[in-house]
Amino acid sequence: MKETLNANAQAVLEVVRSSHNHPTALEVYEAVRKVRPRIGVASVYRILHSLAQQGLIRELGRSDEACRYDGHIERHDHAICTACGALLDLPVEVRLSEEALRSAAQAAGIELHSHEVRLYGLCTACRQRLQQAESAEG
Amino acid sequence: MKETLNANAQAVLEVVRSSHNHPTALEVYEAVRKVRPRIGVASVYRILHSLAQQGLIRELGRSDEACRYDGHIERHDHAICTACGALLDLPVEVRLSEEALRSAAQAAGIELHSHEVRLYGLCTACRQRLQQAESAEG
DNA sequence: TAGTAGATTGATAATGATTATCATTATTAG
DNA sequence: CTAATAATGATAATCATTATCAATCTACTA
Ligand SMILES: [Mn+2]
Ligand SMILES: [Mn+2]
Ligand SMILES: [Zn+2]
Ligand SMILES: [Zn+2]
Repeated sequence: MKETLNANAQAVLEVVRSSHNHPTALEVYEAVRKVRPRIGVASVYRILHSLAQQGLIRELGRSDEACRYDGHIERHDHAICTACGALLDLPVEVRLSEEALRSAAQAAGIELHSHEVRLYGLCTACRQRLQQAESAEG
Repeated sequence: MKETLNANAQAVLEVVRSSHNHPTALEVYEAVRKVRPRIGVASVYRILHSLAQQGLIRELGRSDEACRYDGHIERHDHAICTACGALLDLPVEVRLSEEALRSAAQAAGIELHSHEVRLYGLCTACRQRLQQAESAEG
């Protein structure tokens, strides 16, 4: 229910948009402090989540989850549920051309060692759960 | 310099290999406890890192890093330095067919909302740093 | 074989990011 | 203006991970 952005949220959004280096929440906090000195760290976290939920920014790397280990070391891809955080193996390879990979790596200036495709969406359980919640509201 | 795996490391490796759900370090710890009751959590973390370094298992999701925010919400891909953790935007799109995405999502049972390609390797700075360290050893 | 240097281990404390609490402050409705 | 409600931020709590360090194990030597 956050329709309009207040001054704090505006400042946070501006900081994230104007920084080209994927800042952490605490980096955002430090930058926002300069223009909104009274803001607290809790508000920055709250606002970041809210902005991400509204699709105005994007969050990379699951914070609420711990590091996970994979016994399958052959290259493969994953699907991640954006609702519950489930991390699933993709049973099929998502093919992409060797040439596209090479040129992308070169463009980023990275020496390519491996790659991964991540699909984001709703897992079966969450899909059902959300549909039920929806129909219950009516 | 860890050539052979001792009983603890064997047990950890066995747990990760035999679990098909990308366990966290603490989940591995709980499972390993059943066969090696005296093992401590510090050792599990140590062994997991060691196994990952040897390429025997793989770790997913940056633990040592905080969640990062991205002001660019248009779909795009990233390059991640495996040495320093730098997270870079790919300036070019890694094309992959809509059909491949759809079928992979269906195979995983996920309702696809978006996707991301991640390239892993060495960034320019780390490449140079490691090369220098190498030549210094000689 | 006993002794010892060095590596390994695990209990526990420390750290760092994120979240929960909650009293205070701002906003809105009447 | 007042009461109800929502937003805020200081601070405590939580949780995963890492650092410490004394105890234990493991070659290797005398
Ligand atoms: Mn996997
Ligand atoms: Mn980006
Ligand atoms: Zn889910
Ligand atoms: Zn690097």
